[in-house]
Amino acid sequence: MSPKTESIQQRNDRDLYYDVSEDEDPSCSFPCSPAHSASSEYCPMGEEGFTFSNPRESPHKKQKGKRTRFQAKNELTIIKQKKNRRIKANDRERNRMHNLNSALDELRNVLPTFPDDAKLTKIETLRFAYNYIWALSETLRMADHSIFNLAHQDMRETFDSLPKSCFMVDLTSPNSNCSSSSDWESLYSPLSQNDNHSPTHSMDDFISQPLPFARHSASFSEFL
DNA sequence: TAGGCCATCTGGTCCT
DNA sequence: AGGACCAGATGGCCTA
Repeated sequence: MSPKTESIQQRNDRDLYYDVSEDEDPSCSFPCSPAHSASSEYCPMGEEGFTFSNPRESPHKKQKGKRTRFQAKNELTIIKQKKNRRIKANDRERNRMHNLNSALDELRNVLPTFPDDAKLTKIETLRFAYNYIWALSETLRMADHSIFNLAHQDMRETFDSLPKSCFMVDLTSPNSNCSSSSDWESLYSPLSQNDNHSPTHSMDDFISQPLPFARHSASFSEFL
C-alpha cells in the first residue's frame, strides 16, 4: 500500500468514525456568534427552516426567555439529523467520485501508452482521449477516402439508388450513419477549434508519429 | 519551498 | 424529501 493510499485509508477511517458528539456541529456553518449560541436566541438552520425562538418575537409569551426540555431535545434531534444527512451526503459524494475515477481508469486502460509511462493525470487522460479519438476518426476517414477512389464507379451507382432522405441527416449526431466525413471533420476535428488542447500538426504529421505515443516524447506532449 | 495533483468536505442547485 | 451534480475550499503528498 502506497503512502498516499495509506493516508486516504486513514482519512476514510477518520470519516467512518466521524465524531458525532452532540456538543458541537461542524456542519453548522451558519453565522451564529458565540453570544448567540450561548443564549440560543437565534440560530438559522437553513434547509430545515429551524430556528430557536427569539423571546422578543415569540407569540408564546409564556415561554419568553426559556427553552423547555422538549425544545432542547428537539433541537438535539434536528442537529443529529443534520449530521446524519451530511455524513450520508459525504458518503455518496465519495462514492460518486470513486465511480468517476474508475471510469477514468478504464479510459486510461484503452489509451495507448507505454507500460513504464507514469500514470496520466485526469486532465491528460481526457485530452489524450479526445485527440486519440480524433486521430482514429481521421484514420478511418482517410481509409474510406482511398476505398472511395478505388470503388468510385460502383459507389456512384449505389448513391444514386439511395433515397434523398438518407442525406438529410443531423450532423450533430456522432451516431449518424449518413453524415459525410468532411462535414463531420469540419464540426469536430481539433484542427477546426481554437482551444489550446488541439493538435498543432496536420493530420499527415500526426499519422507519421508512431502510435502509441510515448508520454514524454515531443509528439505526445503536443497532443495534450 | 512553490506549484501541481488529488481526495474529501461542504453548501447550493436542480431533478425526480 | 432525498439524491445527483457541481464548484469552492482545504489539506496532504510529491516533485522540480
